[in-house]
Amino acid sequence: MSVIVNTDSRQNMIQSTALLMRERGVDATSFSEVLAHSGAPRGSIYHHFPGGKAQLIEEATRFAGEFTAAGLAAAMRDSEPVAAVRGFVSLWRKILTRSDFGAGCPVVAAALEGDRAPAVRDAAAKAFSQWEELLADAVEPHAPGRAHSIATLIIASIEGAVVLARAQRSVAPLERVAEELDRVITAALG
Amino acid sequence: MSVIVNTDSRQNMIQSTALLMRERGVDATSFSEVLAHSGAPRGSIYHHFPGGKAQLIEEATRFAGEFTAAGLAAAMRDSEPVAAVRGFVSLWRKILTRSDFGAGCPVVAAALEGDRAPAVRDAAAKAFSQWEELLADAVEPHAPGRAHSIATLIIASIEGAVVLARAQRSVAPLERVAEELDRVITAALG
DNA sequence: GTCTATACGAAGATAGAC
DNA sequence: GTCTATCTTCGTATAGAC
Repeated sequence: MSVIVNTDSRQNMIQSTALLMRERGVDATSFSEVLAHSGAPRGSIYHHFPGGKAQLIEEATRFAGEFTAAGLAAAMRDSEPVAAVRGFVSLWRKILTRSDFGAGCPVVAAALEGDRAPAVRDAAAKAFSQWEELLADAVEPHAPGRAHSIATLIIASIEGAVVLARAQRSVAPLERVAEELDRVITAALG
Repeated sequence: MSVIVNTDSRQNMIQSTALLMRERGVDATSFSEVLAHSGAPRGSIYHHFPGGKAQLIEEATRFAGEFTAAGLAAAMRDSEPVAAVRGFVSLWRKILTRSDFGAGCPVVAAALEGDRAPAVRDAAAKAFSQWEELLADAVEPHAPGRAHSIATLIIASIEGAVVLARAQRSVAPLERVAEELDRVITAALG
């Protein structure tokens, strides 16, 4: 029986991959760049990821999904839905402006470019489901029956707004979406 | 003074490129595939597109943006906003199911992967702006002051829902977003 | 306007030494 | 567990004939 140990190298590679994915996309994230970014030694690629690039991308997608889910869960635990969503938007505003609109969502990148690798696509699908579920659970008590559709609207519109914002190099789309989401959530919970 | 003539070969290549982009993304759309799909002769690539792949992708993005804008304009001209958006959603439902969730939005692909080529990113940005403007103009008479943010919510949430739908291989996210958009638009115009 | 042939680079993957 | 070297494939791009 073997035990997988997350050495520093391995974990660093996964995190670097997630960071590169959100800037360049899946295809353009090469081993060379992952190694340069993570400082990992070349010989460790296929040692840690015998499944090659597909495995690395899959694990990075899962990591990004769970990282975001943890943040969302904390926000939903500490705040009312309206405030939590505002916080989520603020996080995206920071990511966009600090990267000069070079960084987006790694899970979206995985969903689009990982289309040919089922495991990657499924990891993206699971991440989206997790996020929706977290939001739906928080909304459910206030808007029974409509919680799921509101949660989906939140995730979809914010992810879409991030794409628009990157293309237009402006946070304006994100702000406008946030404004409308604020109305929707407030009205539904009122 | 030279005049650019859109020969069949050239236009076919542009349309094929847009179709391939929405399935594979920008990076994975190679000349070989564009040629195979369009039936264009190999020798015509750099004849028609001296700027190489960047130019081809840019023109395909512009084509896709204007094609969609024309459809949106017609819908907004013939129907009330609520019905027009429903029609837009139906179009996406068809694209997703007919392609077995293999096809998404080529403009989104351009926005994400064309990040390194400013001309491509700008073409995507312009497409999104066009669409928003068309929607905002139709909503403006009913909801002055809020038309732009509603228009952005519609575009962003539908584009986001298409990404979610592809990952999860289900139209459910699109349906849920459509349901909420219906409420938002009906309420705003009421 | 279209053809073939080819240059050139980068990518993922593998083998075998240390 | 990490290294170097190499294989193979595929991509864009170019040159020059027809």
